Amino acid sequence: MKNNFSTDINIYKKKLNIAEFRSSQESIINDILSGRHCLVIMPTGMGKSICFQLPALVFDGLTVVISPLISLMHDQVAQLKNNDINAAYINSSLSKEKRIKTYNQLSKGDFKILYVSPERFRKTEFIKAIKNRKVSLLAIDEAHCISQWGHDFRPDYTKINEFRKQLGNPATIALTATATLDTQKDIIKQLGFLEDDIHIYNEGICRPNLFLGVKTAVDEPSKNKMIINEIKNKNENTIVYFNLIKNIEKFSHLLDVNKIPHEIYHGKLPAERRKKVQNDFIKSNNTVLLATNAFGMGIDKADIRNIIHAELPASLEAYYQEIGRAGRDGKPSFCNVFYNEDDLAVLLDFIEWENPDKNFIGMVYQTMKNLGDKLASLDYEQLQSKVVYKNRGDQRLQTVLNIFERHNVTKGDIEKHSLKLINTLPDELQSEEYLELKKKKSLQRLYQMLQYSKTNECRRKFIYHYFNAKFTKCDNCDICFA
DNA sequence: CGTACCCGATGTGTT
Repeated sequence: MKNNFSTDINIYKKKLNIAEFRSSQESIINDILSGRHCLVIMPTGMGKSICFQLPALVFDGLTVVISPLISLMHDQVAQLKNNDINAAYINSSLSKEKRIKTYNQLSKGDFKILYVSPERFRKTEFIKAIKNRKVSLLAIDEAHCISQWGHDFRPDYTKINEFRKQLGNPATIALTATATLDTQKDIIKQLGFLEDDIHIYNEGICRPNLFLGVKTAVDEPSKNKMIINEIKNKNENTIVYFNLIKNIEKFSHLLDVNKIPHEIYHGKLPAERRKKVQNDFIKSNNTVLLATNAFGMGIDKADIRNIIHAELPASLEAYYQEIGRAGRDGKPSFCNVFYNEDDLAVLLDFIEWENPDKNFIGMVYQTMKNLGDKLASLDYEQLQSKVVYKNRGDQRLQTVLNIFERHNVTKGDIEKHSLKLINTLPDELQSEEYLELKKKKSLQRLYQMLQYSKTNECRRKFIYHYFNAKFTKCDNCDICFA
């Protein structure tokens, strides 16, 4: 179909090295160019980025891309610059001088595409600079982060509708590879839209070359033996996912004893080390990597053959994201969960700790308020002794302190004796309904993950049903192919 | 207890 944009589209197709459009790309691009907002759910490797990068070149104004990770911004900008496109990012990896220079360039009309994190909108220097620009398009990459991280881990993800207004309500596109109906609704709501305001393109989650399996173990030693056998048998690029860093360390020791070479990756490693492990893994062959969920987004390696979950993941969303990194080359790849019911306890603790109830939050707030200036003189243990009775293993105070900081209720750091109350409690932290619903949803997601591992029916059918995707056939899971 | 952004403050060592 021809329209006003077809000439432009053809010019920029060449510039971005696109031979032919795939699936709904062309339709999405035409929608965006006509000013319609879109939510795009598309499997990895199907060309999501094209959907906002091409319109960005056609529009005369600036395109702002909200991205969750510095490493993703870095990769995408490098790739655009390679194609001679005037793209840039602003984040904490820039030196102060470079940052000021980039703000100036932005302000003066430089750049076609700009990548930032949602936190960038806290900086008045950034707001000042971008107020001088006409923004034609706002793109939210990895939009599931809005729902996955938005509510307290990175609360700025719930303010994107405010940022949109500040940018002058530009055309908006949100993109992700995995979103349940619930997540889709949350994304739309957080962007400040009604369901009718936005066109949903659900391209499915089809990854037919991934074998899906679950192996049940009676206890930890037998589970470890099973996993070691699996690693030895396959001898291919493998990621083994764990829920706890200390479990990675234990298993790493076990692999050492068995003389199985491997690397480890998690968020507590120094940034330099993380970068090196990631680069080495992408370049290498037949490597085994033990990782937490810190390893994942932006990992673009074609031949990961084996994704092992040494512990039950917290949700099918997390699970499908993590196995999505396998078999990008389309060749057969294996995704097995090793299930031991003892692992459930940690997942339930996570949900307890990350969802303190209204009473606990209110009590911590009141305690801090009553302490007044004395608050800064306490250390963590002293404050904890004032709010919990049995404190062994109870992480709720830490969670509340994090939530307070992220919601601007407090400022400073308890360990540095600089903690201060600066604001009253926001509404959502006083709403029992909101807090209970959030916890209930986490429990339901875990329950579905558990159901998946215990189902007697096709695994793929279960996942497709969960994501509201159209199921056709499988023949590539441990139930269909026993 | 696992996910990340932010960057000024503080500390260490060199000319």
